[in-house]
Amino acid sequence: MTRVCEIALRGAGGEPISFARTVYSHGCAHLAPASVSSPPLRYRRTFRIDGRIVDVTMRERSRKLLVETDAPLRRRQIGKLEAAAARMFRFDADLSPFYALVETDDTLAWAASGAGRILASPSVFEDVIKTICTTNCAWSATIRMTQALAALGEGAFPEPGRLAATDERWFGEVARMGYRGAYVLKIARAVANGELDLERLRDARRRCDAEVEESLLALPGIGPYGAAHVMQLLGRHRALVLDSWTRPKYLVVSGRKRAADSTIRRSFARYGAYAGLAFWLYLTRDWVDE
DNA sequence: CGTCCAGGTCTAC
DNA sequence: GGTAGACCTGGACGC
Repeated sequence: MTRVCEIALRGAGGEPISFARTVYSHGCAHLAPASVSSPPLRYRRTFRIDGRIVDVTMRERSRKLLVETDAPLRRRQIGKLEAAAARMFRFDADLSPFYALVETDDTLAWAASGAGRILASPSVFEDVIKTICTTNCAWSATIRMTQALAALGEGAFPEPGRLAATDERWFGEVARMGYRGAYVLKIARAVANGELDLERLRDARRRCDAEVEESLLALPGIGPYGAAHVMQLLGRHRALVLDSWTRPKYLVVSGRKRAADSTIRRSFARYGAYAGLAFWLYLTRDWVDE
C-alpha cells in the first residue's frame, strides 16, 4: 500500500481525535463497501474516483490518519479522497465544547480524550440510503441489502445516477429490499435529476436543526428514527437515536428494568446539544473500551 | 407449517 | 396530534 496522504487527527477546535475510539453507527462503517479490522485497527473501503474503483485503507500512525492505496492517483483525485476522509471523520467539527462538558462527568469522562467521532459515509446520500436499509428488519437483512448495493457499484457504493438508472425489479429481486426499494429508487432519482441535494445538508451553518430534520423527514422511508440517525452523522448531536437496538441496550447499560423514551431523553438532557452523542457513547462504550 | 418480529415508516382515520 | 394496521423479507420460534 502506498501512502497517498496523511491528515492530523485533530478536530476543528484543535481537539484530539481518537482513531481507536471512533465508533460507527447504524448505517456506515462496518457495512459494505467498508470493513473494520482490529487489531491492528484498520478501516478499509472501496471508492469510485473518476469512474475508477479504488481500494483504500485508513489507519493511524503517530496521531495522524494515513490514507493508503495501491492505485495510482492524480493530485486532484487524492483531493477527493481527502475530502471523503474529512467527511467520514468529520474533521470540520469541533467537539471541544462536548469534551469540556464531559471532562468531569461520572459516566463519560473517558470520552473526553478524543472519542465521539461517529464515522459517516463519504456522502449524505449513502448515509440516508443505508439508514433506510436498517429500518424494520433484522441486522442480517441490512447487511445483505448494503452488500447488494455495493455489488451494483462494483465494490463502491453506487452513485445516485447509477441507482436511478437501475430497473426497479433489481431492488426487489436482487437486493431483496421489499417495500424499501421504492423509497431508495425515488430518492436516487430525485438526487440524480437535481431536484434533491442531500449533500447540501452538510455545510449549512445557517441551517438550524429543525430545518435539517424537516428536510430529512420529508424523504420517503425516513421517519423520526432515521432523521435522528442521519443527523448524528451530520454532526447535529442533540437528538437521541431511539430504536429497538438502543432501547434494550440502554436498559442493559443503565441497569434499569424499564425506561420510557421520555425518561431516557430526560436523563441525557443535561448534555444539551450533545445529548444524542452522549447517548450513543454511553451505549457503545463497550465497543471501544480496551 | 403458521406466527412473530427485527436497529420503523406510511396512511388513514 | 395521536394511534391502529399494513408493509417486504427472512430467521427464529412454537405447534
